Amino acid sequence: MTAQRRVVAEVLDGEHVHLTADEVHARAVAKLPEISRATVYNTLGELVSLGEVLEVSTDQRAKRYDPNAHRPHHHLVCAQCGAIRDVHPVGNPLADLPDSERFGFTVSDVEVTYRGVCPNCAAA
Amino acid sequence: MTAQRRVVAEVLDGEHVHLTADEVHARAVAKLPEISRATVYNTLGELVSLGEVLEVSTDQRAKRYDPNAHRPHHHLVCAQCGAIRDVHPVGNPLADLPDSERFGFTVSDVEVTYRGVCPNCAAA
DNA sequence: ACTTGCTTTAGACAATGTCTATTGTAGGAT
DNA sequence: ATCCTACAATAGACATTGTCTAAAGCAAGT
Repeated sequence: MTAQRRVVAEVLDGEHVHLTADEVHARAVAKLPEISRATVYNTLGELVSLGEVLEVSTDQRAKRYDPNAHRPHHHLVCAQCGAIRDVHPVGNPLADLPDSERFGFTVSDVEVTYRGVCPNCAAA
Repeated sequence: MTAQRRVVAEVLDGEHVHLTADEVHARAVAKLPEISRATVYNTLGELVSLGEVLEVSTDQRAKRYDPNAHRPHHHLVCAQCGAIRDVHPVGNPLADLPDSERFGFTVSDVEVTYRGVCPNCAAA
């Protein structure tokens, strides 16, 4: 555990939002000016491997990092401003995929992304 | 309808797979050598706007283009080789998101991505 | 103090996508 | 038939995001 890794972990802990790698880097630099982009990427990759952080890609731009890795959840995204909320749908989508639709795959995971318009954007 | 647009449409029609923009470009160049990358991107963008083609991003690399836009479906992705199958789960995931989990959003769409290992990769 | 091995750094590189300025082209107006 | 206008296509620069590499730093054990 180096100073750099501690800073990256602090940034993710402190924010309850879904930051991109660059946003994590910007906030990390504010706390530790000499931290490099590569270190942020490396550390984020390690945190993902350790299962401490989830990688989500709700738009096709940058990956976002979700510190809420220990409670399974899905995402609700505003199509206009990109705001992201964690959501917990009822039911288990894995059970909704019949064997006949699995094509011999061993299905282990499912990712659900709801899209819509958030109250802010609807008001504007 | 120009020659370039016809070629892009033909490429998507002829292939039942999920091509990246670059793969579309490569196949288009084979049919019409002087077609440019920008034209392929523009045409794909137009087809998406027209609702003729769906944009899917199952990995965080390139977007893929799915000509099967008129039958709603979701995707099953091999975590190892990236193979993609269209699947049709039973039930409606939109109904699985209670009002209390919508945070005032107007939810209009849901995208479900199943992940697993395909038979080929499981055998290897 | 020296060695060994991991970490960090800076910057080059790669992949994907967008933008701009220029050129081409097609169809109507004269 | 020629010209004008508007849209389309092109080449290439540029932007963003991410990965890789070579060099330097640092820490722990000998």
